[in-house]
Amino acid sequence: MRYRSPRGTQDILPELQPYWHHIVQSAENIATKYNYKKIDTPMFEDTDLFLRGVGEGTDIVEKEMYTFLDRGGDSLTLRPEGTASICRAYIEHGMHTLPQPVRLYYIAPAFRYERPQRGRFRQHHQFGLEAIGDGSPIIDAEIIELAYQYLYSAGISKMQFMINNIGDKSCRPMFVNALVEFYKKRLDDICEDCRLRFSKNPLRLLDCKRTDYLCQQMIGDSPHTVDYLCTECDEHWNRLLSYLDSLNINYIINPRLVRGLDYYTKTVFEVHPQESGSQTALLGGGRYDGLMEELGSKPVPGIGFGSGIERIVGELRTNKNFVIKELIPDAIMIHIGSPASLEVIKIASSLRNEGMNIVIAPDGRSLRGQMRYAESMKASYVIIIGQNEIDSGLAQVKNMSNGTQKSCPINELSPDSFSNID
RNA sequence: GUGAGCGUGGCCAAGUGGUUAAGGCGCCUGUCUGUGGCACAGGAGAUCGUGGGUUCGACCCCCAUCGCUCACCCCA
Repeated sequence: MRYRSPRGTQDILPELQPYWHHIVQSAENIATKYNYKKIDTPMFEDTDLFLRGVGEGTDIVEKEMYTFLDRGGDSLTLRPEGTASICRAYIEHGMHTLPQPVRLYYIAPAFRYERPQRGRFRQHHQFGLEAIGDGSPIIDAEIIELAYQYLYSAGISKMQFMINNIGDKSCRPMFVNALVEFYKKRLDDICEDCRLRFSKNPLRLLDCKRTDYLCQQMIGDSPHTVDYLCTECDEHWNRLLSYLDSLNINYIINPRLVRGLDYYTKTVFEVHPQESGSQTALLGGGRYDGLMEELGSKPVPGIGFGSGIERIVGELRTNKNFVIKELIPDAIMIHIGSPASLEVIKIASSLRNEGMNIVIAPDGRSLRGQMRYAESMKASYVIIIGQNEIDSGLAQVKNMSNGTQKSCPINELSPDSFSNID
């Protein structure tokens, strides 16, 4: 085969469309209940937006961006995630003059240059949403509840909803300091990746999954972010937990959850299916109170999440608890001879105008061949018009499920013609 | 970027050195010259991922390359 879809991309074939439709409907339905409004932003942005927004030290920026120069020499990047673009739009369109917070959602493709594997693609699609302009933990609770409702209504009933608080710029340095102190004396016990993390990005020491060194034991004994929160972050954290408790949301406090993007502050969360291996996160997000300032605005707090639609489709398919209904024609038009074909395209057109799903059988096949076609399409009814029918003015209408057939005047064919053929 | 496994018609898949590369699904046709589902018969569709090498001879062995899949890193 000469051409294939580019590496890490995929065609969403008709048989998978019902899953997508269902998930997108759940997303829009839930978002609308919480009064989030839809926004679309360009598929690419100035590269600099992501360098600043996502953070220069992150894996996304260091090795995963789809960056290119356009004909004018400007550096552009296919968006690797949604939040930076939304914040740019908020600033660009002066949304700080709207009632705060501004609630927005999007359904859009995202791009990362990675080696594809299960649940990971170079182009994937995200449903995400952001609440910008309110730093209260009541918004955190709203977003988390919304995320839960969305996954639940999409068909994910069993999930691990993990949350943590990683502090802000005033208290996180103290935690990182404590973490570094804790690891400093035991560098020989941890894997080489962790030694790299130690010097580059200590927070991610907590992310290590290797079991061939003492990393796991170290993580278990290491300090917890929530023990080092400043007064403000601590109060935020406690209020959020009490909101979640009063909403009866099941969450797991995961002190190891630190997330890969630089912009997160305070609340972070991630959702995995009940049985999960690697890269199974269905949804992830958190608060980003410093991001707008980083992008050149006055300080404006924000929080949001992104969820991977492909991964949710994958979950629904493996659990097989989603019933797909096929698109089946109401009737197939069978025609023998060219006078009949002339008649049939007109009838098909008028029946469609009355709301029916009509397919004209392939031209040039025998009656038998066209009947076989109708059978394979699982059509409920068939309308047969040949020379006899043209001459008599009476079409044959056949009920495919029980085989009974009756004649009906060609110029009176309508949705009612199918109603009483038993 | 690192490591492993795998590449035979649209899909599944046999063949592992030797004349025309099984079979199944699907598609089309006929038996039934104007009536489907079943059955039977037939047809179309493959330069065996690509390039090189070994050999009298390669789908099969060797090398390279590309692609796919999975894992690591990290994430949706």
